[in-house]
Amino acid sequence: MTPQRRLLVGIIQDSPRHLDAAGLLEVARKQDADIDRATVYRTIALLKGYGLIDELDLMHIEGEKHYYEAKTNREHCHMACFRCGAIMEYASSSFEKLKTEMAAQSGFQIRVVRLEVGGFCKQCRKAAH
Amino acid sequence: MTPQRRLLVGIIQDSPRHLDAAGLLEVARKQDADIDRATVYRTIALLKGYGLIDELDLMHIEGEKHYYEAKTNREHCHMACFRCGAIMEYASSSFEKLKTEMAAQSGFQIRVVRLEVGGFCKQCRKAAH
DNA sequence: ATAACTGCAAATCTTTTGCTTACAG
DNA sequence: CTGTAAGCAAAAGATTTGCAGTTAT
Repeated sequence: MTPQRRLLVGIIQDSPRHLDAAGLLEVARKQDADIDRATVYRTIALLKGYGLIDELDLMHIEGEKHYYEAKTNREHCHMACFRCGAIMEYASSSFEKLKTEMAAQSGFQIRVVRLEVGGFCKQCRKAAH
Repeated sequence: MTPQRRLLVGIIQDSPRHLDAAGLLEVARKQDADIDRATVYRTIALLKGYGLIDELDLMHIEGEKHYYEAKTNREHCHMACFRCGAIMEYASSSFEKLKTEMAAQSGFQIRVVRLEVGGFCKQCRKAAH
């Protein structure tokens, strides 16, 4: 593991918000001004391949970017508000159960699951006339 | 509704496989050789805005394209095999239930749901050493 | 008529690749 | 040493936009 990779992994793990490749590069450059875009993309591909990070679209609420987060033990999904852009996470045992059920019924060996929802959050729902 | 739009909508509804923008354009050109890429993208944006089609990534199994399908009454998700590229659909009442539960618990007004799974299908699971 | 839609070409944005040099094990 | 990773710059792929002409209502 090289210093750059360590840095990038650390940023993904610690970031309070979901970062896309450009955002990750921007944050990384505060520590290492010479780090290159290509290194960011190559590291993302590597981590994704190892199943260490998950890739999200967040319903493409702001463009066709991909966002990344460190894989956690707790399966969860993301809800994106079309009005205010807020991203909420949601976890429940029903989600885990569905996953198990899908695997059992289809014979599919599940490696990655991505559940994303778009709509209006509680506040925006009220605010929208 | 213009003729081009009618054509594009018809293709999305009838296509047995999921098409991306380029594939949709290709099929459309068999009927109307002059139809342009921009029209395809503009129509997709329109239909998506009206909630008439769903957008899929199919786990980016072949590049960063987006695929489209006409919205159906039956909620379902897609399972993509990393080995053979097969796409399977899966529908169950548990999925519907999860959706209802999410909305109830979070106060979120759900407009679009996207559940995608990546892994290995029954056959490839066996075939893999 | 008026507003919405089209094709065309160019621009934009994100991601990938070839190549040469530099670093890790 | 030997293979893997890095930076750089250029390419590729997907999607969007400005504009001038065309079509639908």
